[in-house]
Amino acid sequence: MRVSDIPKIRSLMLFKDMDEDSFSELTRAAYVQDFPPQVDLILEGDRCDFLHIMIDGSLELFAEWNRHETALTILRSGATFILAAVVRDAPNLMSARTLEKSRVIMIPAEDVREIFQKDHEFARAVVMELAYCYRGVVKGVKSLKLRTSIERLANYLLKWQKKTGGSDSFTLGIEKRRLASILGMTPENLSRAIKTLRPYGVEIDGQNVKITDPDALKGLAKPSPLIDDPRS
Amino acid sequence: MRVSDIPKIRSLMLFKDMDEDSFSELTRAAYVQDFPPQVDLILEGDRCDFLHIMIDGSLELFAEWNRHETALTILRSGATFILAAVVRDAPNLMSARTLEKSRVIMIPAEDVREIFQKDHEFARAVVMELAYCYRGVVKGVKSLKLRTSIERLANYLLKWQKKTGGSDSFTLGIEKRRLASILGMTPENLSRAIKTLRPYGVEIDGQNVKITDPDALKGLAKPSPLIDDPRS
DNA sequence: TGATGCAATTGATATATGTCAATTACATCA
DNA sequence: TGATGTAATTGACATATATCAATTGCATCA
Repeated sequence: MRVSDIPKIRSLMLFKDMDEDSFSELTRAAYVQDFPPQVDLILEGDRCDFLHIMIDGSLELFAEWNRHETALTILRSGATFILAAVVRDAPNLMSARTLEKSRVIMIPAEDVREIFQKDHEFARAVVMELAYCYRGVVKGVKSLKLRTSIERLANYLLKWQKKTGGSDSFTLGIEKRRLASILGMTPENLSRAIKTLRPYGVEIDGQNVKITDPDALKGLAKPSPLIDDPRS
Repeated sequence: MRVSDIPKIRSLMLFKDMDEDSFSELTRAAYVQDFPPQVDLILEGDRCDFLHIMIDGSLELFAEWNRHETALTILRSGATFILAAVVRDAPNLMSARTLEKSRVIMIPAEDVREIFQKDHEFARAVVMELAYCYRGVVKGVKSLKLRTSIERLANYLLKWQKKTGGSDSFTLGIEKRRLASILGMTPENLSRAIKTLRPYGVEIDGQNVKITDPDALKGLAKPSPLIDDPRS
């Protein structure tokens, strides 16, 4: 663990309110690892004895069934995984693979459980984090079951625009085939969905997105805070 | 709160390991309510100041968007809701409506939070419960994104067969249109999917299901513990 | 017991989405 | 800079799923 990583970790939701003693106990027990892109960090079905925290880079959580694979989400700096499996001492439901060069902190599950018992603020943060993740997945199910793929794409663009600062021009930040998988569609259909959004003021060229008529896009997307607002 | 309800509550996962004092403090603060069928208990978008616990009956959690509605899950005796919204003090992402005459316990959110601070075992149980719910939803997403509607139905039948005791004859226990909604399909398509399963030894007449060739059905369903086992 | 209302089914059709094959665009690297 | 490999796109087509309309089945109750 490098000293320079510590403030970054300390500022994360999961750790920022906890006791100083507990925090240093946790960080003493933690490992830091750097990974190149395209590395599988954890495997669906395996047990996982470490809570993982992304410090830098990005990765995808994905799952397989019957020779098909689907991406469930992209995690970036500051995200934790896989808390639920660690907490329940259960097999991972998802695999994780780095997309970029990534730095990850790994805290032994036992230490997490131990500090959980000692430090109320940490316990509270774990509960908040789990509830946050739960709500995120519920929003995903609502989007999948209630929207067409074009509507999901439209809402994804609006959400990502906001996340990247709100400018009308921004970058996708992810390969299109992964985006397609996250949105629950094929790459071919994503291409076609992007064309379909052109009359709604969406111009996508490679990684560059420009939204020229936000109102038209919102008219199609009908974003709802109960599906699309990550904070709600 | 009736005295006769107390042992039932005490035996639930969320409460069974907690301190006796904390438990009686929680139950003192709790309300019990009986509801007829088809009553909306909580509404998507509202705040919810109570943790709910099903004591008897059944209800569905559902959500709406753009004039469409989808059922997310059916809850039966022993289930809690909506813990994540209570914990985060956030608006409900789902509505809840009774399907049968139901008895529900309501514990004020403040009391839950207070006992959470005092009682380690309860805190641990809350975390376990949240992680359990999270994993349930993740399994649902995997099923939705990786399987066809026929495969989802086949796996539902196998899972429900196991849950009801494993006999080759059992009852569906839910209206077909609700089942269709949960599985992410229309009632019309559920009817057709049921027909499609006939060559795989599935006979459904009204509420009565008979599985005459479990191996054939499993061959189609390809059940996986990482999607279909509620305990995994 | 017949009338009523709603769930379930069925058939016809429309739409959404996936698959396959071919091509183009683009990045990487020798 | 050209060769190579992979992502992205496109078109043709297949399949899955939804929609609409009509009918049937079934439970309820006056």
